[in-house]
Amino acid sequence: MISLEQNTNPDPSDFPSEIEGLRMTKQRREVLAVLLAERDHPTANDVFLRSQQRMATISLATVYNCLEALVSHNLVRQVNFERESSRYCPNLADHCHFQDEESGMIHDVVFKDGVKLEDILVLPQGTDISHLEISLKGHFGQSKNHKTP
Amino acid sequence: MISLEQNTNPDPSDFPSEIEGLRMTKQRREVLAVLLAERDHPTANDVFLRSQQRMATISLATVYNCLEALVSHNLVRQVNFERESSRYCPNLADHCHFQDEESGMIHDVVFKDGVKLEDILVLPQGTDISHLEISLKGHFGQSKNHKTP
DNA sequence: TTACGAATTAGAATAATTCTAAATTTGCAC
DNA sequence: GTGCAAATTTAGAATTATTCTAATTCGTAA
Repeated sequence: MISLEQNTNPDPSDFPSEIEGLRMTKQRREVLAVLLAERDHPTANDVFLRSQQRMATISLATVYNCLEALVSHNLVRQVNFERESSRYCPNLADHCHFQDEESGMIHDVVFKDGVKLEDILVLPQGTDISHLEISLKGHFGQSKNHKTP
Repeated sequence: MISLEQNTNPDPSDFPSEIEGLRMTKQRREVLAVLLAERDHPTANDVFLRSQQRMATISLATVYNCLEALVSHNLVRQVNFERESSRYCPNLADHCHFQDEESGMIHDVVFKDGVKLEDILVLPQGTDISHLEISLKGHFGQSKNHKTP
């Protein structure tokens, strides 16, 4: 199985023909490759523009279709900030997102050691979280060691 | 100063003429009263429909204007779930939102005792959070004592 | 090779929200 | 109270991200 966590420029043709039960078509490979190549949380339109470089005939509708297929098969995460257009993130590790208000850049942020959000919330018995999203905004301090994984 | 935390049906005319530096016009009072009356996280359109009951001439554009004025003056919070239409919440206490997938209902969820989200995240020095939103989905267990404040 | 279901495509449609410009209301100086 | 400027409201048009539609193309398996 390929690692989807690498940050190197992936060749879409290296992907197997099926991942997580999702048939990897030419377009889906391309969209996934775009997301893995530059982990800057692009919008659907950004992905469309980048995909066009290598695949001139791809359509925006297809990019939306591919993104939705990848998201629903848990190969990619959809990231929302308020009502801005959705962004996409191939980092599957447990993390949340911080948008720096000066640069607009989005940073992945992880939880400390073994902390889970569920542990710090007051939830009634029998609650089952199927999906959660944490979006932060503000000034993101620059650090030598904090990097987008 | 009036308490915006009560759950009783408020009379808009009880609001002072200015709150947090925001001039309380007839329409803004009405919109705020609607939000305080039924704390079910209505959308802008829901608020519009309810406001119309008492103020037949109010327009949807005005409801959007009022909501945005109330939000930017921190009298009300805007709540987002993925790409659904925004909802509005007059609970100003530190809390996040849980949408029950069966009922569609949105519940306010608080943090345990003194826990703050910042404490459990790995953030570079100098980071300053100006805004944060936590949205959860799943099955919300029914409990006798958990109630929307 | 053919056939069939799935995927892609272009363009139209949708829906939430924002914008525009005109009308109304408000608060304030006189 | 009157008049005026600024703020607010309003109806409707415009915008924009996303989804839908229907036709075409593709991929695979017989």
